[in-house]
Amino acid sequence: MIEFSSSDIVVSLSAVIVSVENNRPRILILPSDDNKEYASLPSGPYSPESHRTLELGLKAWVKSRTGFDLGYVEQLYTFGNLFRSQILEEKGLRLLTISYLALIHPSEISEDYNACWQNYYNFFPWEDHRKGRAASADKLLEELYDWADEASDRVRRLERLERIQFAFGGGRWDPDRLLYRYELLYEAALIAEAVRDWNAWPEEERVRLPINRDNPGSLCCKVESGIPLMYDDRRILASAIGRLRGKLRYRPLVFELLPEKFTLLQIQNVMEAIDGVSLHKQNFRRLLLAEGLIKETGEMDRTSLGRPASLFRFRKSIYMERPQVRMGQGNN
Amino acid sequence: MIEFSSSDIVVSLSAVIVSVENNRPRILILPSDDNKEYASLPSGPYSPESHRTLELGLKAWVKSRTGFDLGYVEQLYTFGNLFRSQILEEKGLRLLTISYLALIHPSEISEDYNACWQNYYNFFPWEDHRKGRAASADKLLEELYDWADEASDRVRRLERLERIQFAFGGGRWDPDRLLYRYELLYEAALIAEAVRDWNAWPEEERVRLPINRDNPGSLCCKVESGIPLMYDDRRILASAIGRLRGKLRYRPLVFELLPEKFTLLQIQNVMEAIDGVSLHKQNFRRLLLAEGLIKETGEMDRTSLGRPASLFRFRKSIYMERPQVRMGQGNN
DNA sequence: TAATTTATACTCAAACAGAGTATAAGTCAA
DNA sequence: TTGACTTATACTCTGTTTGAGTATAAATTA
Repeated sequence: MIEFSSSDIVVSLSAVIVSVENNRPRILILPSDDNKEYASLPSGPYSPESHRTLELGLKAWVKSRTGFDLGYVEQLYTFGNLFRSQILEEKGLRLLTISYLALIHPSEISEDYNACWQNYYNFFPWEDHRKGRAASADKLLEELYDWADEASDRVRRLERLERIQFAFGGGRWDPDRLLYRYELLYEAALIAEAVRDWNAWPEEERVRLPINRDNPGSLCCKVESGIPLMYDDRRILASAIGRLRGKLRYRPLVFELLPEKFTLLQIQNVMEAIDGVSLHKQNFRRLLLAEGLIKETGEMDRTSLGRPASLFRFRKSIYMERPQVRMGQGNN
Repeated sequence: MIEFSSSDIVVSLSAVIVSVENNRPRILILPSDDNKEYASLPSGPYSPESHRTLELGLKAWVKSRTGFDLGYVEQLYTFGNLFRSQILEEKGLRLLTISYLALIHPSEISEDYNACWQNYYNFFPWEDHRKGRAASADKLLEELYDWADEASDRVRRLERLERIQFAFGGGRWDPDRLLYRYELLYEAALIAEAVRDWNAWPEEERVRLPINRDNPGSLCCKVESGIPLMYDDRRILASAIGRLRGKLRYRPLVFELLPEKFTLLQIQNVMEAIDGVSLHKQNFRRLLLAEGLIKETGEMDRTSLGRPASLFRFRKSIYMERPQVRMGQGNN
C-alpha cells in the first residue's frame, strides 16, 4: 500500500511558547550553551510509541522539561526542506519538524522558573510599533531599497519594490505580515541567518551575497535586525507570532494570556504587546463590550493608579457563538 | 543533539487537488478498487533523497501520477495520531501525513484525463447552500438535536446545543466552518467513518454509539451525510476546503481557478461554487472593481446569453498591495 | 416585436470604524 | 486640602463599508 521505508527521516516537535508579562510578549527559548553558538526553540522528539497524538506528545515533553502545562496549543507548519540541519544531513538524515504555537496562562507561571523567557521583539526589533514606528523598521527599509536597486533588470527591481511596499511601507502597518517581512529580509540578506546559511546553499539557490558597503568583501548585517536563532528557528518563530496575531483578530485567544479576572486595559495591553501596535482605548472598549465575550464581575481593580477599573471575566459559555474579536486602530 | 531514531514512523504526503468546472467544485480522488472499500485522496511517499522540499516532492509526485502541474500549493496540517492506519499500526509503524491544498488552473486540465474528478459536495452534501439552505443540513440538524438530548447531564447538553448552534444554526451560515461541522457530525456519529472507526478506538475515547432508532441495535447513519473516504481522508478534505474558503476571502486565489480572461460572473460563479453560498451580484461587482485586482481587456464575452459581459484579466502586478478580496452576502 | 436573459449603473439606509471631547473617580505631592 | 496627574468611562461626529434594492442597457430567442 505505502511502499517505502522512512528510516532516513528524523521527526521533531518544536514549540513557540508564548506568555505576556508586564506588557512584554515573551517566548521560551533554550539558551545557547558552550557547544552551541545559537539559542533555540524548545524541541523534542516525536515518540509515537508513547503518545497517541502529536499534541499530547508535545504537551508531555514540555511538561517534563519545563513543568509548564500548556494551555492553548495549535499546530503551525511542518518543515522538511533540505539545509535545515547540517549535522543530520551529513549522516544522510532529513530533519522533519512539526512546529506548534502554545500559550501559557499567567496562573501557570511560577516565579522560580524565569530563566528562559525572552521578549520576542529581541528577535524582531522592527515589529514593535507601540511607541510609534520602530526606528529599525525604517533603517531596514533603506537597506531594502538598496537591495531593490541591485536587481538585475527593471522588472525584477519593480517586483522587489512592490514586495518591500507590501511588507513595510505604503498605507497601514499590518502586524500580521511579520512572516512576510522576515522572509523578505532574509532574502535581502539583512538577517544574520541568511549570512550564516549562505555557504550551505547551492549556488543557484543562494540569496543575495551580503556586502557591507563600508567594508567591501565582508559578510555582515549592518543594521540591528534582531538576535539570530539555531537552524531556522527564527523563521518558525516568525510564523508563530504572525499566526498568533492573525488569529487574535477573529478568535478569543487573548483570554488564554490573561488572569481569571482582568480589566479592559489589561486586555488591551496584551493585544498591543502581541500586535506591536497601539489601539484607540475608547473604541477598543466599545468593541469588546459589543462582543459580549466578557462579563462584569462587579469587583473593582484598585491596584493601579487613577480611577479604579471594573474587573471582567471571560464568558466561556458564549465562546462559540461570537468568534470575532475585532480591534480598532490608531493611537490616542 | 537529537537523540532518537524514527524508524517507526512512515511519512506520506496527501493532496487535496481542487478545480472548478462548470460551477462544480471538484477534487481529485483515487477511486476505490477491488481491494479497497473506500476511495482515497492522492497520497505519495515523502522521499527526502530525491526532493529538496516537501512541496517539490508533492509536485513531482502528482505530476508523475496524473500529469498535472499544480498551480497554487499550500501546506495544511500534519496528522500523526493513532488509529489512522490499522495496517501500518499492526506492524508497529505510525503514519504521519502532511496534507496539502493545491489548485489546478483550468488551462492545465486536459479532456483525456477526466477519470477521477468528484464534486466535493458529494462528500459534504450539507454544505451547498447556493440554492437556498441545503435540505440535508436541516435533516442533520434534527439528528444533532437528538444527540444533544442524549447528553448525560444538563451542562453537557447545553454545551452540545451551543456547538450545534455555532456550526449549523443561529444567524448566518458561515461557509468557513466546514471543518467544525464535520467534526461535530463525526462526534455525533452521523458520519459513516465514525461508525466504521468505532471499534478501533479505545472505550473511553469512543464517540457516541450510533443507534438507528428505527432499527435499534444496528450501527448506521440514517441521513445522507456524504460519501465516506479511506482512513481520515474526509477529515483532511474538510480541513482543505475550509481553509480554501477562508483564504479566498483575504487573498486573491480565485484567479488560480479561472482562465486567463474572464467575466465578473465567472469569478462570482467560482466563488459561489467553492463557498456554497450565493452572492449579491451588484455588490460583488462593486467590491471587485474597488479592489483594483482586475483590469478590463476591452474585449467582450459573447458566448453566453444576454447582454455581453466585459472580459477582465488579473493584475498580477498589484497582487501584493491589496490582499483583500472581500465579498458581499445574500441572494438576488 | 415582445419576452427573456444577463450586464451594469445608481440609490438608500443601517452598521461600523476612526478619531475626538467630556466627565468621573481615584492617587499623590505640596 | 487642594490641585496636578492618571486612568476609566460615556458620548458624539463623520466618513466608509455593507446589505439590499431599483433602474436601465444590450444582447438572444420565440
